Amino acid sequence: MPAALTSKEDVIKQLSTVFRTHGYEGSTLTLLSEATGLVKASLYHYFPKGKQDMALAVINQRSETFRREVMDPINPNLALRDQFKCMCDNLIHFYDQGRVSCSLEVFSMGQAKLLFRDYIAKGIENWILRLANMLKQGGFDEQLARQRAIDAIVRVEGALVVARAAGNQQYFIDTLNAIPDQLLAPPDQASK
Amino acid sequence: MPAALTSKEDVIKQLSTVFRTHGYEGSTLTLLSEATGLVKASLYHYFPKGKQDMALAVINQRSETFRREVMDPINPNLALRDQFKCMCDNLIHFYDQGRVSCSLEVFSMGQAKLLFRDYIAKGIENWILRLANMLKQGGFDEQLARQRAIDAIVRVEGALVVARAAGNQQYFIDTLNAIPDQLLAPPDQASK
DNA sequence: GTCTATAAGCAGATAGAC
DNA sequence: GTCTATCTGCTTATAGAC
Repeated sequence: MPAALTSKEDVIKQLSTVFRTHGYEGSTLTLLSEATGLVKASLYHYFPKGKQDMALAVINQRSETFRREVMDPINPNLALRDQFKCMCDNLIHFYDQGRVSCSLEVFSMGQAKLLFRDYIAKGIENWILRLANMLKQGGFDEQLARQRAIDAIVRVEGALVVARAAGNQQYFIDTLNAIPDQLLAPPDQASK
Repeated sequence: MPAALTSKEDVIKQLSTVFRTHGYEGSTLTLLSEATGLVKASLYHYFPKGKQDMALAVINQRSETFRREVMDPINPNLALRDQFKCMCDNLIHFYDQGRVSCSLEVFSMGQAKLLFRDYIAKGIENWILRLANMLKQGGFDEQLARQRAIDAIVRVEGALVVARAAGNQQYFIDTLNAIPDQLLAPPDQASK
């Protein structure tokens, strides 16, 4: 069959931008309709349960895109530092240079938290595990690997918030670029 | 005059929790009304412009509380590390152990961003400046002080998001407790 | 699969009694 | 200063034509 002018994937991508800009409750069907170019009734054709279905589709697509565009392209034969550099470059693109928020952030607030908390928690934990695994394979012990992984993800999420709040994407870019070195810093001998 | 049973400050404090839990658009007058025990019309007595006024009051109160309960109690005669330790302890309390989000985060999304962006941006920038100043007085050069200050604030905001998304406040506590050492780590000699 | 039209309910907001 | 009652418009959602 011929590809539709606008595939469902594209529709979800546009919904994603609205949700990540306005949050779950702030994303009215009117906004979602304008962004996709489909009237409300057409959205219900794709997403029978309405907003809830749209949000779930966004969560799944973001998770899939994260895997495909951020983590999977990392070449495990490169030096670990270059792998992290690759991940951070991919993340800068994944978050549009800090212009749009993270779905894990916006869907963990308010009503959305009740609806999607398991998906969101899994999204965060999987990311932690995957990053910690890279560090373990680079020779870090289990505990430190996990600590560093959490720290890096905390920075990514925090940088998105700070850049958005300050109205300055440079905070995001600079923070992301500093992550590879921080992940690989030698363990602190002095800390007891 | 005798103090009211519920002062306006207390009302704002309760509004604050609703806004920081549900976001600006997610905080309906019904929720705000239930949290304060005042019916909608009574809220309009305190806040003539409605939700917008309530949010602004929350922003101002949080900024004031931040100054009074987080930064001002820091004793400048202590060692810098102990000053930072004090700030982080205060922050853990300020954010209810990571249970409730930061007003700078929730009011920088969606419609609220348009309404309050200047207040929010100033809130972030002031925090950066104040923390950078502490570092400068501890002997760090201007550029590194600013870098470290941004990094610490990024961590605080990120830790709130990650803890909320993962449903685990420990991520917040652990991240905050690590901040004093990170702020004071010796400058990286190897970085060019 | 996309549309027009419309329903039902909730949102923010106000008038005015006490 | 707090309330009851009410209004207008927007929000989500559905029915049904093309």
